[in-house]
Amino acid sequence: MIAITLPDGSVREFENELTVLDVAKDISEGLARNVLSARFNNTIIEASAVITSSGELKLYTWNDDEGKAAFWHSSAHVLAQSILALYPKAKLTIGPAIENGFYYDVDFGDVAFSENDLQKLEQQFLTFARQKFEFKMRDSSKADALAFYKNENNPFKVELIENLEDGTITFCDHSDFTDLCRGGHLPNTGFIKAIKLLSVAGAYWRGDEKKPQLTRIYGISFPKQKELTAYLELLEEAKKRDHRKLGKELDLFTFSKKVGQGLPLWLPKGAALRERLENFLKAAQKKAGYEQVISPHIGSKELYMTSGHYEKYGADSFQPIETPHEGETFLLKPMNCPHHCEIYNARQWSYKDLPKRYAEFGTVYRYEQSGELHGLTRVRGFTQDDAHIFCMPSQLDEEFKKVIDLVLYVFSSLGFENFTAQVSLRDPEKAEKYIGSDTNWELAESAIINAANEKNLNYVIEYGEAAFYGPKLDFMVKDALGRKWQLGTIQVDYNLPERFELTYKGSDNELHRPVMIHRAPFGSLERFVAILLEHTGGNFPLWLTPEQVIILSVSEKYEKYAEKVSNELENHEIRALVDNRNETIGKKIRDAQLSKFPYMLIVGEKEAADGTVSVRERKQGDIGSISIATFIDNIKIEIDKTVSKFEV
RNA sequence: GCCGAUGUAGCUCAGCUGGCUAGAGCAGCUGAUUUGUAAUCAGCAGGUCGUGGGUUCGAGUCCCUCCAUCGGCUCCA
Repeated sequence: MIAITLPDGSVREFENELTVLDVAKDISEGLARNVLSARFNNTIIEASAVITSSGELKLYTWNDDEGKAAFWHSSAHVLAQSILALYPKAKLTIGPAIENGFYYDVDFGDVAFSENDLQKLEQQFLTFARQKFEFKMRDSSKADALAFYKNENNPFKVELIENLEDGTITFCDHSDFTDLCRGGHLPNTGFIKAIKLLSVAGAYWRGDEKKPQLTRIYGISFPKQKELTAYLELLEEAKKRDHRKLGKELDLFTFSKKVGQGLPLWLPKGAALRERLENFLKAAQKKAGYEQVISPHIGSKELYMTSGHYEKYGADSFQPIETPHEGETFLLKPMNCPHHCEIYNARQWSYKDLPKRYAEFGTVYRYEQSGELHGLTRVRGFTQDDAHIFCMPSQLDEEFKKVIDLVLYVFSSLGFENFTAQVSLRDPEKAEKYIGSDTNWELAESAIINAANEKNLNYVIEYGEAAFYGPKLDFMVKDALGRKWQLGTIQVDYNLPERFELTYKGSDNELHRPVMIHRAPFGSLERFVAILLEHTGGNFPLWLTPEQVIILSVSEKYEKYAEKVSNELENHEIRALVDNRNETIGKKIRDAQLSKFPYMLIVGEKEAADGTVSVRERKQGDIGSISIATFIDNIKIEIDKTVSKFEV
């Protein structure tokens, strides 16, 4: 007797051993048709797997992430089969499912594989998929597995197997294709009805740039053609929200080859937008007890030798600036913390003075690799909304939690609800990447985790993502295409205070070492504006948007009235523009709509006579005529509603 | 930095396998029109086809160098 417990707690009993699909059929035929994969007692198994003992069973369909993973992982197998069919000499490496689709890393040898080759691969893929080959798992001894891939002359698979334990090695077969595989497949290839191979990229073997570079083929597949079409449309829509495109269309920023790559130029509208963001944060920081400081854009080499940045990044950074004095060298500021440490060091402190919170919109320069630059999200010169808090160890928890509040305030004010909190810790296997004692690292790590727990933050832990001087709590937000970017960051640092010999006099009349918190709620103004653009599609909240209102005169006769309305709005600090061009009103409306003005005020004969404006809202369209004064009252209320005040 | 792709007017793009003075729409300028809720009409002007070299009787088109951009990888203080 086999008793299967389902997720709802119900138990089904069967006389003989049976497959997962049999259990599904026992529940309903419809479910059986849709089962893609399953979990039995915490192990992912195939839908075709045979159950021989009692246990808990969860069935996965396309609606489950696990179901999609099985679908895409199986697709990777069919892709690999297709690659070998067309490129018999190619060497397979790994091919996992990812968040949206799957990829396979392949060594094509001397063959230059490009995106033009994807189409025939897709056709081969569909030819195989339609044949409904069943996926079958098979155990293998380590010796047999090694022999198989040595015979195939595939050093990559051999390396993978060498790192596996004998007795745990399995293969997955379908048709005449076989691949080293842990499991989790569809019943057969026929489930895959639609496939799109999206791109080709270089990827280093095992993610190590010193190892050979493979060709990575990205793809996505679906159970229905219609779903693929919808997905591709979604991608097209996302491209319209690309901040590089919107930034150009809305006249916010630009780049110039002559100025240099990765060095953004902020246009008047973009600069004004940025200034509003800065003022917004400054107001909150003032309430939270921060003091603004200012530091220069360069610092002596010695400063960065003290901080440790020179040793860590010196060779890969913008190179030192020489002066007419022999041996005198400066570096472009890659970060503000060393400067702020010296600001702290400018006088002596008592425990009664702490915490000190120094804030600066500090522009820094980092020589990012050319291939890494990306619009405003990855640049070589950018401005951090930086601050450093110097406090007693006993104040650390409280200060850290206050910073979390500030970051959450910034995010919620700007509508970033789908962020991931990430605790970024050391890579335990690469101790040489980090400075400072283990004791200090452990103190810092537990401070972050405690604060995150106390604030009930839902966080993930990522190893190897820490800064070289300390662990971080990072706030990650996705762009239009789903790529994750770090915006806000909070870091605990016991190391720089030691290197800079920071002290305060305690109540015991002894000198003590303060702890330092590095933090930036936006991360950088550049990246923040980029992600904000992609999230809003350029339709900024009213308080932030470059121009809140545009006044459209119906004809030349009403130009003066349009100017009068504009002046009244400006007297109430409402940002307004007048369109008095010699164009039809239809044309002016169209242009204003495309420029994403929140409000259009149309003024003609009737409005000029009554002292009214005809209001057209960005999304709702024509919403009728009201007096100028009423419009001003209404919009002021709305502006206030779109930005909340920071409460301490 | 590495792999792959792309680069034609301010913007979006056309230009077949190399062949007469490189095209269009939008934007711009000039003029007409004085307009009522998403494009009024006409005319004009605008490009050393990313850069430098090469092949050829002839290069936007083919080859190489470099630069920039895009998709990834690596990196991200």
